Order: sequence, then C-alpha cells, then structure tokens
Amino acid sequence: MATNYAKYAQLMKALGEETRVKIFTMLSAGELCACEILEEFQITQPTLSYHMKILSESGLVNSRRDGVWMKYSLNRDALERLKQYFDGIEATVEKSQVFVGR
Amino acid sequence: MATNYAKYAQLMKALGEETRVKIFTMLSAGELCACEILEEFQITQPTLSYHMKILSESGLVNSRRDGVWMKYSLNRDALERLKQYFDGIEATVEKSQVFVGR
DNA sequence: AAAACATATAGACATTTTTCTATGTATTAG
DNA sequence: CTAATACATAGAAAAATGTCTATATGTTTT
Repeated sequence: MATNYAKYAQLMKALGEETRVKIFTMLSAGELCACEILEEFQITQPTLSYHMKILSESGLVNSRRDGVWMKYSLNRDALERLKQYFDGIEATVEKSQVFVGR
Repeated sequence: MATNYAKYAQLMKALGEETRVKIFTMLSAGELCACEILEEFQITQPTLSYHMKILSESGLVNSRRDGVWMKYSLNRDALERLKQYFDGIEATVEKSQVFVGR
C-alpha cells in the first residue's frame, strides 16, 4: 500500500487550526451536538458549520442527524490511522547525540 | 498545565501540507541536508527553504549548519508531544455502537 | 400549514499561504 | 581574494482559508 501522504496532509490540516483541534479534543469525551460545541467558542453558527464540515470531510469526525440536531463524534479509524502514522515515525538518534561510554 | 491548543494547531498545520509531511517522514530515516531533500520534489530551492522554515519554526525539525550545508533532523521532543496528544485522545464508543450481549 | 428551532449554504471580504523569480549571504576551494 | 556552491530573503502574484451577514433547508410542534 503506497503511503498516501495527501491523505495524511488532509488529516493534519484539519487539525491545524486552533478551533478545530479544540473541537477534536472535546469530542474525545463523547458525542456532542453542534449547539453544545458552539457554546464553547466566540464564533458564529455558520463558522462552526464550516469547521465541522472540514473535520467531517477529512474523516476525523462522524456526523449524524438526530432530529433537529447534528451530533458529532470522533472517527476511531481515522484516529487510529493518525496514531499509526506517528508510531511509524521514529526520530533516529544522531551520531552526534550518542554518548559512547566513558 | 493548560493544554496549549495553539501550539498543537501549529504542529499539525506544519504537517498539513503534502510536501512537508513527506519531508517529515523522510527525516525519520535520519538527518538529511536540504539538497538531498530537494532532489525528491519538483519545487524550487526557495520553496523548499520556505517549507523547511515552517517545519523548523514549529519545532518539529532541528536544523544545523554543517559547512555549506543545512542538515535537518526530527525533533524527538516535538514528536513525543504529538504522540502523547493523540494517545490522550480516545474515541469513546458510542452507545449506538455498543452491542449489548445477546 | 405555520411557526420555531437547529443547521447548512451562498456570497463577500480580508488575511494567510504557497509558489515563483531575482538577489543576497555564508562557506569553502583554488 | 575570487569563484563556486548551498541556502536564505525579498517581493510579487495567485490561490486557499476563515470569518461574517443574509438566507435557505430540514425537523418538530402546534
């Protein structure tokens, strides 16, 4: 499977904005509706809608309609993919950093 | 310690671009100079310089001058911080997803 | 069907981002 | 010291992003 950097970039970009990374973090506590999220920010409802769209389209966040409300939750698969990406990244110790005994 | 969402957003944004996430991944194999990185992309040298600046300023990447070359490597602390952020995010299983025995 | 509520979309606008070309700076070799 | 090499900076331009107001859509209640 060729590593899909464009997809990783999309996921990271979705989290590369303060409001969105806050929302993402909030959702780790469980599903929330847009109205509950909105209360935590000083932004208008259309602006929140815009951010939720970006999070949803990236796949990081699931959305479902519940009557009049939109409920949002984390997508476990996308979260796992991101975690696995970072697990695959290992900062190799540079020679200059190695202390070779005494 | 108040969670610094602006800082997380900065780290993610630095990785929220395909060229940069590729470079970041390349660096997990070890230190590289700008000229080696440049060979892998269809961009000009100033454009690479711009991307390296963003990666460096975010703290994700270390840079040092070695004679005429700039050598870049991953920053272990920043990487750890990102990993720990994601480890702290747990997609809680929604009620609707729970299968309650038989 | 109409009203009320939650959310989405359209359009406009300012700001930020990404890219380039041209040029400057730092380091090494001759 | 001059030339060559590697990289950085400046400035410009196009594209993308984030925000708002106004309005549309979908859902429930009456």
